[in-house]
Amino acid sequence: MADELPDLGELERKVMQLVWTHAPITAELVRERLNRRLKESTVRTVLRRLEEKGFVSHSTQGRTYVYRPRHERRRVAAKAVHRIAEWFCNGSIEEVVVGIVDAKMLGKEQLDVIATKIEAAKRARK
Amino acid sequence: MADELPDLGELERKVMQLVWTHAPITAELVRERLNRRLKESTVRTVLRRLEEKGFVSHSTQGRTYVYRPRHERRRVAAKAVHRIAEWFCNGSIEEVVVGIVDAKMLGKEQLDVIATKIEAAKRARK
DNA sequence: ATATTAACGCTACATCACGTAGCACATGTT
DNA sequence: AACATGTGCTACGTGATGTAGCGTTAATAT
Repeated sequence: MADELPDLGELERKVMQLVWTHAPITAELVRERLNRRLKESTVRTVLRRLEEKGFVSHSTQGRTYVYRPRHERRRVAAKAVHRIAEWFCNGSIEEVVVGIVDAKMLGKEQLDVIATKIEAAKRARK
Repeated sequence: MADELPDLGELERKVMQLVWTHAPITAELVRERLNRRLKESTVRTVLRRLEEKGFVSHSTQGRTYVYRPRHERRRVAAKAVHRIAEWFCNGSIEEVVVGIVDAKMLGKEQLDVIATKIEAAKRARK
């Protein structure tokens, strides 16, 4: 995946949610799920932009476009955090994570899950 | 700190870097550090907007404004990650962190530091 | 006391991204 | 052939951001 993914607007993010949750999905389906009475062309424009930005790809089924995410949510989130690290912590992701722990944004169970994950990662990297 | 901090543009972020690194700092000083030949008024406008957005505050020294950050870099970064979690991981910060670990964005030493931090946090919360 | 300088905020403007949609074009169906 | 359906292209309004001109006020020098 490109090292730098562009930003997304609010509607673009909502559409991505749907793509992630319901892929493969068509523009029509997306439109129905977003019950915001948007025109078809609006949804299609958003989908097209998301494709240009590298967030989704499509295949053709008959004459209908079927969209899928190009990257997992977590990956996108991780990349976004990377950018945050560059912006606010001189690129140190470690510092960002430490900041999260310090800010007490995680409960005990969540800390456990992460701790376990980290142990596994350390072993895998040893 | 407000639960939701607004977004920052590129110049605004660069100015924040300087404020964080060199606070207390004046508009003039900021302008010199950004060697981007910007007019004084430009820098002052950015600083004023940063204050409106809650990122900095100022005190008066003679007739000169002296700026300081209102929140630590890490806090701001943590809040930003919180938003990312809401956008891409249903609000689960834990999932974001796990994504970072899975994406192998952290080296062994960094994992160690974080692991230690998490252990401490767990004890503090027990 | 007045002219000058220095620091400030207000206002403005260009640009760009995003939300939104109209419409013409192509293709499959009846 | 006529019609319906799915698509992309083009466009427009709005808000955020970068950028800066200018008038105002307060300290300083004459």
